Amino acid sequence: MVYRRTHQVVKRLAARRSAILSAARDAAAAGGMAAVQIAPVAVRANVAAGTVYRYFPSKAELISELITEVSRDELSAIRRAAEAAPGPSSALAAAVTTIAVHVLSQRKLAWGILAEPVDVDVTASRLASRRDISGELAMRIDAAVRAGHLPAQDTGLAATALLGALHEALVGPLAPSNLDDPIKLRDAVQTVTLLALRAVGVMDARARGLVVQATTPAKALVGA
Amino acid sequence: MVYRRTHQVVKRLAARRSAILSAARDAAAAGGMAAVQIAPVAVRANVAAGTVYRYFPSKAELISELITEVSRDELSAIRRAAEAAPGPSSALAAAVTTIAVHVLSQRKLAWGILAEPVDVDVTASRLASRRDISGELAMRIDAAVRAGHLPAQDTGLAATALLGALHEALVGPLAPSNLDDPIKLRDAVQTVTLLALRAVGVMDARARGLVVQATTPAKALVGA
DNA sequence: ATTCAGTCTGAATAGTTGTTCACTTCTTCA
DNA sequence: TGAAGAAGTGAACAACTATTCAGACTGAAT
Repeated sequence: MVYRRTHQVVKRLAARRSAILSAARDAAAAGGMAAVQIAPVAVRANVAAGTVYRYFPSKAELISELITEVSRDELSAIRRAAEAAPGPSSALAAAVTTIAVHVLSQRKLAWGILAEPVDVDVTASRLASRRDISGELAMRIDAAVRAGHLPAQDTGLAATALLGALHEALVGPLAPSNLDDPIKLRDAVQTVTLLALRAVGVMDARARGLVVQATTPAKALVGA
Repeated sequence: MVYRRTHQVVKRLAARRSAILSAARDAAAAGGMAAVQIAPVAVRANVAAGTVYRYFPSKAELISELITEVSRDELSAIRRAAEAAPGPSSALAAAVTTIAVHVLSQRKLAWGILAEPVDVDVTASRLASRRDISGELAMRIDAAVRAGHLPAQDTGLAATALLGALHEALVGPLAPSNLDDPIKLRDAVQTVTLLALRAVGVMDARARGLVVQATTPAKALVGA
C-alpha cells in the first residue's frame, strides 16, 4: 500500500510553508530580524515550533529564504520602474528612486534584510541580495555611460557605493526620524536621488530635472 | 586604618584597564566583533575572566568603550588631514580620503565598529561614532558650500550618505577583494573619493584634480 | 473499518557565553 | 608582623533559544 500525497495535501503543505515564510516576513517587518524567532513565528503561522523544522532545516535557512524572497520582489520592482523610463539616464534615476521609496516604506524590513545583526549566518543570501540589486544598478549606470551621458567609470564600485549611500541615509541610525511626514519623505527621496545621480557624473542641472521626472510616478507610493 | 591606593597601584590598575581594552581591540581587528568574547579577551590581557568585570560592568560597556576609542582616533585623523588642506574643497577631499584609507587599512575593525552584528546592545555608541564622523564631514561640506564651491544642500543627509557609500564600497560584502594590492587599493580610494565629491556637487574636472591632490599626502598610508 | 505512512506537537534537550561569587592572593597601614 | 581591605581568580551558574524526538494525530489506501 503506497501512500501517495493527494492533491489537497500537497496544496496544504505548500500553504503551510508559505504561511511560515509569511509569518517570518511579518515579524521582520514589525520588529526587525531580532523578532524572527522560531517560537513566535510558529505561533503567527498557527503551527508548533517543531513543525517549522519540517519545512526549513534551520533558522538560517528560513531567514535566507526570506531574504531571497524580499530581494526578488525588490529587484522586479526596480526593473519595472527602469524599463518604463524613456532613456538610460531616466532609467537610472527611476531605479534609484524606486530603491529609495521601497526602503523607506519598509524600513525595519530593509534594515533587517540588509544589515541588522542576526544570530545565525546569513551572509551568503545577504551577499546574493546585494549582488543582484547592485548588479542591476551597475547595468543601468553602464547603459548611461554607453549612451554618452556619463563619464567612463568602475560601474560595479559605483553601484555598490550608491546602494550604501541610499541605505545609510535613509534607514541607517543617522537617518532623519521625521520621515513619517510625506513631504519630508519625498524631499529625502529627492535629495538622495540627486546625490546619487551627481555621484556617477550627471551634471547638477540635468540631475535636478531627472529627479523631478523620476519622483512623479513614484508619488503614489510615497503617499504625497 | 584607611586603605589608600598607592601611586604604583593606581598605575597598575590603569595599565590593566588599558590592557583589557587593547586586547579587545586586537581581537576585533583580527576577527571582528564576534571575536571579542570575554574569555579570549581575558586570556589576551593576561587576566581571569572575572577580572574583566572589575574594570567593565558588562561586555556591552567594554565594546562601547572600544567603539568610542577607535572613533575618537579616527575623528582626530580626519581633522588633522582636513586642517592641513589649503581650502574648504581640498579639506573635504582630504577628509573623505582619510576615511577611505583608514577604513581600508583596518577593514575588520572598521566593519566591527560600524555594522557587524554584535550580541549586545551597542547602538548608542555606534550612533555617537557615526554622528561624530558624519558631523565632521557635514561641517566640511558646509564650509565648501559657504565658500561658493558647492550648491546649497542638506549637508547632514549628504554627509551620512557619503559615509554609507564609503563603507559599503570599501568594506561591505561587495567590496572588491583584491585590495591587498596597493595599486588597486589606491585606485579604489580615488574612485570612491571622486564619487563622493561629485555627489555633493563638485564638477567632474575639478573633482579629479582634488582627488589627485588629496591622495598624494596619503600615499604613505596607502603604501603605494 | 482498519492500518499505517506521513505529519504535527511541544516539552525536554543542548550548546553557547555572559556573569557571578566564594575563595585566594596581594597590598596597605599600624 | 599581622590585621583588614582590595584586587584577582576561575569554576559554577544562568539565561536565552535553536533544535530534537517520542508520542499523538490525520488522512490515504485497501
